[in-house]
Amino acid sequence: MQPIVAVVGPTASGKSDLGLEIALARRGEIISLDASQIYRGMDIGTAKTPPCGRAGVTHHLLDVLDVSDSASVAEFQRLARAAIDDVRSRERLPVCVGGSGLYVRAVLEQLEFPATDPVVRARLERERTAIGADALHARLTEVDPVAAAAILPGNTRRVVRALEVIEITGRPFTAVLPQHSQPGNDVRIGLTVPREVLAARIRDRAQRMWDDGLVDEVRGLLPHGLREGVTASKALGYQQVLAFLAHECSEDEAFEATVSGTLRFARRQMQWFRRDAAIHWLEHDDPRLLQRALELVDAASAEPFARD
RNA sequence: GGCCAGGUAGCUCAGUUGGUACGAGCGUCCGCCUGAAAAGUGGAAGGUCGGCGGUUCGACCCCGCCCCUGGCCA
Repeated sequence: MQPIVAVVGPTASGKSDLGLEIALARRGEIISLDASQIYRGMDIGTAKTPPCGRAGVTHHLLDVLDVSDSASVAEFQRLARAAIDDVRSRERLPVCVGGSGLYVRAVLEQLEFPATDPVVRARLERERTAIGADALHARLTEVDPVAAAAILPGNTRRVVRALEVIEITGRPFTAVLPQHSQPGNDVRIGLTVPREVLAARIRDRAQRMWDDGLVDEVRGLLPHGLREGVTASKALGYQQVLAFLAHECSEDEAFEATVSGTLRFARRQMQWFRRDAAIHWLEHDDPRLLQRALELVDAASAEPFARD
């Protein structure tokens, strides 16, 4: 059985390129584990590999949602696993590429997400507005002290979600992620980039996005409901340009906010992935990057047979 | 050369009518995360308040001189 390859790392580290090269070298297809590239029409700001740059390699989970659709981990998990099965059924190597830590875990590991109920959630949201975040958190403390202890009162979204799950399932909310499960039949490759280098790359890339017409891209998505899209409107770059188009800040401020927001995001990504002991780290500018990556892939391909 | 504005955390700036700097945003560092994760969140480190003198019980805030920056006028 082919392993699943996953290329992870902070934004602007070169994941897409490495993933593509691995796919080319080992008859693979790309599965994008990316919360924003999944949106149709969000191309420039998400640094989506354009069709002409895909070298004939099939890419999954790009352009499957409209900007007015809300994304969610659970839904993403289903889509990604279906894509992996599909790739495998055709004897191809699934190469996941993504910087969204939770999405990566949801796809590769045994995470199960309790159902959601929009009605219940909407009611809880209203309640939060009415009685306030602290009061809502106090309620959580009554019904599920363990969850309440793990979720800070200011994190209203998670408080709402916890109450929602408890109400729907009648059981306590698991507020803590499980330990990383044993790395199964997958090989995780992480790219490292020195902080200063990453900062420069992020700024350069943001500048390129602006030069390539990010503002126009956002403007063009307004009729499709980007501003109303719960998740799409929060994507880095898009959120800031939307603020600019709403005259809430200058274009220059939107640009700077995009850069600093992306840097902060990169920091969070690194923190997240750092904790995953299964990741094999490679330096982004290693002259033998592809070769080393392929060694890891090939070793993983052989491993199951050696072990079983 | 003269006049004006300003020199406070790594950066941009608040602030104190003289009584141990409540600082803020950004940056840095360390965390958390189960249906919005490019989102949401907690914490920490960092300043002899341009320099030297003076007034004062006490000055970052008052006075003098000096240095630096920006602007205006010659």
